[in-house]
Formats: sequence, C-alpha cells, structure tokens
Amino acid sequence: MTVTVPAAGSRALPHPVREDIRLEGVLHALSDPLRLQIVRRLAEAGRELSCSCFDLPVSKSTTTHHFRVLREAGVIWQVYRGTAKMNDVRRDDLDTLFPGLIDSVLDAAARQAARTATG
Amino acid sequence: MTVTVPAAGSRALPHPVREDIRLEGVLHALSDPLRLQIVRRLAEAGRELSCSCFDLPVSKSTTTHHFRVLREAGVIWQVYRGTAKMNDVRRDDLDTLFPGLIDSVLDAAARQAARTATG
DNA sequence: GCCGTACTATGACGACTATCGTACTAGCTT
DNA sequence: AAGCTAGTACGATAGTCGTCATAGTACGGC
Repeated sequence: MTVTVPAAGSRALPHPVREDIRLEGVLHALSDPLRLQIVRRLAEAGRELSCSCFDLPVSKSTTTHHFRVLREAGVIWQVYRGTAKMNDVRRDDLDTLFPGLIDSVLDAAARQAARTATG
Repeated sequence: MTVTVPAAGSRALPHPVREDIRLEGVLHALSDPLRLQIVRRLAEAGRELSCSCFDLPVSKSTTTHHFRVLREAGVIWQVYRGTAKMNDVRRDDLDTLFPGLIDSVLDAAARQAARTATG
C-alpha cells in the first residue's frame, strides 16, 4: 500500500494516501465501540486532540493500538507535536471519497447514544 | 437479547427486534467485502432474493455464515419460502434507527466500485 | 415413499483482534 | 543532566472471525 513518506529526521507517521482508503476498512475501524467513541469526540471537538485527553477504560498500549487502527484505515490523521500525538478526523479525504458517510455514522452514533440514555 | 418468536411449527428465524440493533454491529456486518456485496445486490434488486442466487466465491457453509451474520446484526430479514431462504434489507428499521446510514454506505460502496473499475 | 434441491449444524483450523504488562524512547522542563 | 510526561514496541494470551468439509435436515416434486 502506498503511504505518505515521513520527512527525514522527523517522527512523521505512515498514513494511507486518499486513494488507498477502503470503505471496508473504514467501516471495520468504526465498528469497535471504543474507536467509534474516539471518532465521535474528535468530530465533536472539531479540532486536533491529543491521545492523552481521551480517558478510555483500557490500558495505554491498547489505546495506542486503537488510534493506530484508525490511522491505518484512513479515518484519522496523526501528527506529533512535542511529546503529544495529535489526532484529527480526515474529513476532507473521507468526504471526498464517501460523501455523507461520516456524517451519517456520527449522526447514527448520536441517536443511538441518546436512545440508550433515555431508554 | 430480545428476538422475534418463531411461530409454532414454522421455520422462522430469530431476528433482533428493532431496538436491539446496534450501530457497531451493523458496521461490523458491513465491513466484510462479501457481506457488503450481498447487501448491495439486495438493495439494488429492491426485492427478496434467495441465498442461492448469489454466486459468491466461497463454500455454501461460508455463505450461510455470512447471511446469518447479516441477519443477527439486523441488516437483513430472512424468511423461508419452501426450501429457499429469502433475504431482504431491513430498510424500515435501519432507516428509522439510523436515517441515511444505509444509503450513505451503499453510495460509498458504489463510488468505490466505480473508482476501482475505472482507476 | 424416494430423490433432488436448498440450506444448516458441527467441528476444525489458521488468521486476526483486543487486551495487558513490561520495558523502552522522545521531547519538555527544571 | 535528571526527571517527568506522552506515547511505542514487544511478547503473551484469550477470544473472535472467515473458511472449509462432512454429515444432516426440511421441503417440493415425481
């Protein structure tokens, strides 16, 4: 798979280029409750968030794992800023490839959360 | 999990009731290439199709397995008609729970297929 | 009743997944 | 330089998943 080339000396991370993002991979990445929750919070924030500001009920290494799955599926973009690793939803790429998909999933997740809370 | 009760003497199959359909389960069910293909053909047909009219590149038991995953996730409805087992997308339930989701996924799948074919 | 068609159930197998703990690295702060 | 913070790499483990083959069940037609 083609990936972006890390600049020499930096700590850039490998991401799939837009054309290599697969629908099946995106759906699989979003089918895990924890990862769906991560993407929801990221989308809600509308800006970069560090891994550490998510208080997930799993260990640090498991957290790292889930963020990597999301990055490798093309759902999020990750970049180092000092010791922190910032995360952002790949809105432009995803909306170009699959118009409306992310919005539908986020809306569905919000509805389900509301349903669970009130029901 | 609550399921529909098979009528006595029939061969009705257990389906989750609408309220028990989980977004994560739906996304997971759709994240397999074969299952996504099944749902696409079913949606395209717009009517019930038997399992046997899908010519999937896997064995019969694997085919059965994939249809069951789709049914248990709440994506399709299955009913026996004689020896045939008919399948249909659970449009009403899915569109009520997650408006626009299935359409977005189907549209995304169609775009990806077109991209792959021409690219 | 017997046969064919359509699908299931069971058990197996290899691959992948989610999880963890421990040990480690990179960068900031003092 | 020393220490703290954020995150990684590695190995282990238990569980799930996709696949198959074999043997079996349910229904319709002859």
